[in-house]
Amino acid sequence: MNYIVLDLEFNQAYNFRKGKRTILNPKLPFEIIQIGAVKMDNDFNITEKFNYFIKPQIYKRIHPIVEKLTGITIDKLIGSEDFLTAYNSFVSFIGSDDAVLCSWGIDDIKSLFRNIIYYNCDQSKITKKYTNIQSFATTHLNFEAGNSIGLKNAVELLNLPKESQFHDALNDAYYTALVFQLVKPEKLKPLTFTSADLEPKKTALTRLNTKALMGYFENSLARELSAEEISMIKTAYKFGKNNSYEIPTKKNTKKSTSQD
DNA sequence: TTGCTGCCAGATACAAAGGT
DNA sequence: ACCTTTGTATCTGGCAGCAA
Repeated sequence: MNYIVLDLEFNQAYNFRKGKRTILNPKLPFEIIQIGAVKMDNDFNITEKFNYFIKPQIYKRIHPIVEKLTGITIDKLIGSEDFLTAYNSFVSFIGSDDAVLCSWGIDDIKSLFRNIIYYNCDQSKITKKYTNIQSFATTHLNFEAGNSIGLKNAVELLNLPKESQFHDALNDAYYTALVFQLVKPEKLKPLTFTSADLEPKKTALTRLNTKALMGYFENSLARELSAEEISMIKTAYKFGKNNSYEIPTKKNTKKSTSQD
């Protein structure tokens, strides 16, 4: 079993001309411009590295925040290959042995597959097994509930040497691999990626706007409601919604004899 | 900048049991 | 049969933090 620790750099839409609406491509909000990866063997020894810059096809200017963060300029990418070529190269790097994709957070895995689907690449060539190293780091470092930990923070807390710049795909993949070596669980259970993982979360169900409902009564009574009143209104609303006290009219009483 | 996730407390939905 | 109560499960919006 090999572990492919990967990190991606993305580009995204930016409103370069103020006042004009940014055109977003909902199918691909983040376009990959760099793939960095480190291969580790079954004993977590680093055996190979991978680094590939990609020429963007959708967002052909680099978002200023992305440029500042990553140092990647369009000049650097203009001579690069497209995503499909990069993907095929990445697949060769992964090789034919059993492999798990490992990333910091889940975003990189999702974005990788979004790009694969968008560019009609052959999905069957790449492993669907993946794992999130950030969650192991959160557990290992006893991070407070509700706070997720950044890669740089994890590197610092684990006293790992900071030899190179962050926000470079290969460097970040390397750092992630080093963190992985320290925080790995005793038994790793990789998850399997499916296209359902790209679906937005369940559609919101309708729910009672209690504030608005109580606000109506408070408004009409010009005072605050007591706890008992609030409870009564809630119950009455529920009964009304469920037709709890409805009595069928003669016309609607099916069992009654027709008198027409 | 936009997009995503996880957490929390409180709200809501649901099911089962009890009451009339 | 239907309503009420109770307990539990699930969902929600707001927030913080991270990603590029």
